[in-house]
Amino acid sequence: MFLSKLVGRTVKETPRDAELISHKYLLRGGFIRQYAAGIYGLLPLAQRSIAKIEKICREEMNLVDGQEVKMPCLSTKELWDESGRYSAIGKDMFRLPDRNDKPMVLCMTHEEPVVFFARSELTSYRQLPAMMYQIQTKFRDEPRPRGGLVRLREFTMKDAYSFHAGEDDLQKYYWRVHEAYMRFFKRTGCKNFVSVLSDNGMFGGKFSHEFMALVPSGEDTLITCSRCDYKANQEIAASPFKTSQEALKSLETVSTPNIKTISELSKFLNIEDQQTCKAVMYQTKEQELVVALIRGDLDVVEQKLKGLLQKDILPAKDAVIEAAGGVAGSTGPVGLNLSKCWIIIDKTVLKSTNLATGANKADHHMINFNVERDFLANLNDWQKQRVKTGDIAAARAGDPCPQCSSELQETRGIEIGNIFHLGTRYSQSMNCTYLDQSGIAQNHVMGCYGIGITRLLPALIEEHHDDRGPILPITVAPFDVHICILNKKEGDTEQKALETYEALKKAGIEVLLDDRDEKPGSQFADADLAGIPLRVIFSPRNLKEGKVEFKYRDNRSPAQLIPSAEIISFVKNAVAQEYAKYAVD
RNA sequence: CGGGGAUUAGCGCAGUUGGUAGCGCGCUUGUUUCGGGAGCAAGAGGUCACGCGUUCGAGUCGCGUAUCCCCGACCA
Repeated sequence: MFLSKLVGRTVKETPRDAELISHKYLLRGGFIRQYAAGIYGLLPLAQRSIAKIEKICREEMNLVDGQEVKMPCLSTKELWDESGRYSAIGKDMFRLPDRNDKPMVLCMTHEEPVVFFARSELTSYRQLPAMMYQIQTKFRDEPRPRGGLVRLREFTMKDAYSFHAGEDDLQKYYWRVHEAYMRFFKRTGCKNFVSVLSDNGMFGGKFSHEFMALVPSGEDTLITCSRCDYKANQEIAASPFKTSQEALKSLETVSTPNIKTISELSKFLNIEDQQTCKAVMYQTKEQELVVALIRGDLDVVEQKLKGLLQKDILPAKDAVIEAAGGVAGSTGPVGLNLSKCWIIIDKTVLKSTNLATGANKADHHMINFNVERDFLANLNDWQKQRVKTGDIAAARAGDPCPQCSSELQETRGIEIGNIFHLGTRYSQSMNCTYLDQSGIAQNHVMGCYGIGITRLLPALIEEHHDDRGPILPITVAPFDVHICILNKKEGDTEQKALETYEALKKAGIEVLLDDRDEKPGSQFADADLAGIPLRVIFSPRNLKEGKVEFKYRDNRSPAQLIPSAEIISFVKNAVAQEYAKYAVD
């Protein structure tokens, strides 16, 4: 490819809207352009790079016996009604009427369409296990798209679905895909990534893993152990927390004028935040108050809370708080009207003694509150149904690990893939069965496996860049080699470069040739922005000595001068070595 | 959905007390340059986001709307 003809120009100035490094470089390097919030077009550089990611992905999916299919992006409402997700999903799903005003959706994931396939095609145990995958556009009306290609409303995803006769088979296969994912990410050059336990969210099923590229700009917070292999998304990360217990003192109500927050309360009472019990308030759509009781120094993880409650929650409105007997700034468990609220008690509150908490009376708090003695013991059977206990706290850096008690650490990550145990969540609701050996209809046991193809490119750039631009691994770079010609009009410089270009192309190497009559500085700056890993520079100065310059984009070693007669074989060899770096046995 | 910011040439920006719009980059042509975003000269390029209002006159003042970005909420 001649650079002079490549669509997509570089720009010197950082576009105003770009915050993330990957976003800046993708715009500056002429990889992508924005059409609207969360909607981008891929110019040739990005398209080529993404195509390589897709190719590697297909190879790895085929190795775990995946069969590529293509399902429609458009779907009828009826299909999604079968699983119940048409109403369960909410505004994230694009919905549109067709010409006859029939409700349609743009698929944000394809469990429903794949079950449609499975229930007509996978009807015998003899066909199982089976895995179908596709690489295809997904639509999600994200509340807040951001970060260039990181969070989009229209993006490409590899999604795979496996069908099994039985739980054991699914679990075996689940881990096989886990392995395939490890191989895939290594081959794309992603270095610093981990798989973590994660929340199942709207998928249903029993457990799941997220693959996270560990970069400081990541949206997700991960909790990892400094000693053992514990790794989890903060949404589900657990910790026993450090707790202290002392002899129970008697409950008192004290005046706390103008004290609203935990930090004001602990300061006023001259105690630590962890000697308090705060009431974090949410509500259900049915206007019932949800009071989450948690130790004052900890934060509530709403996913955990939703899981315990089995209901969707919103921030509580004042009227709902008051109706249940809560007093903003002084809400506590004692005295709330349980017919109008749910109480969720975090295990840290159960394990702590003599806490300070709200008294449900303006400007008053209770001290020496012990949840078992002062609250739980006084409930009747009906009231007990309105109270749930469990883990709703966010583990933090420094808290003990749930497996080995060492200190936990916090890291940031971008989710680049995930695998889900789905079980029979969809096969049951959508009546998808096969006949087992005894001729009895059974629901397929399912797993699903996603890779954010579009998102992997920015994740890789977040990981691999310098202050001049991206440094792409050769396996996903838009071209293998970038050739610059300095002073193309002088002598046979251009001729020599073209010969090399043709010879490398003939050898199956992808080359981008800067054939423009640009100053060296401009050529180098643009080459840096293209991120191509290997560079060859032809100049009259070096050709006079019979030499051609070769260098790596990542500057791992000083530029080398290669005899011009050897440059073709030298580059072929360097390309082969570079690819070998990313090979997985 | 809450909070903050923005919208003037392809990109980045300036535009004073209200008087009909400018700079840099990029683009076109010529010329001199040529190893880390060159110099000179000549050009092309604008519905100042949109609507309504105030005014003799609005990029500028008022009201409304839209779009984009950031933080939070949310996120198969």
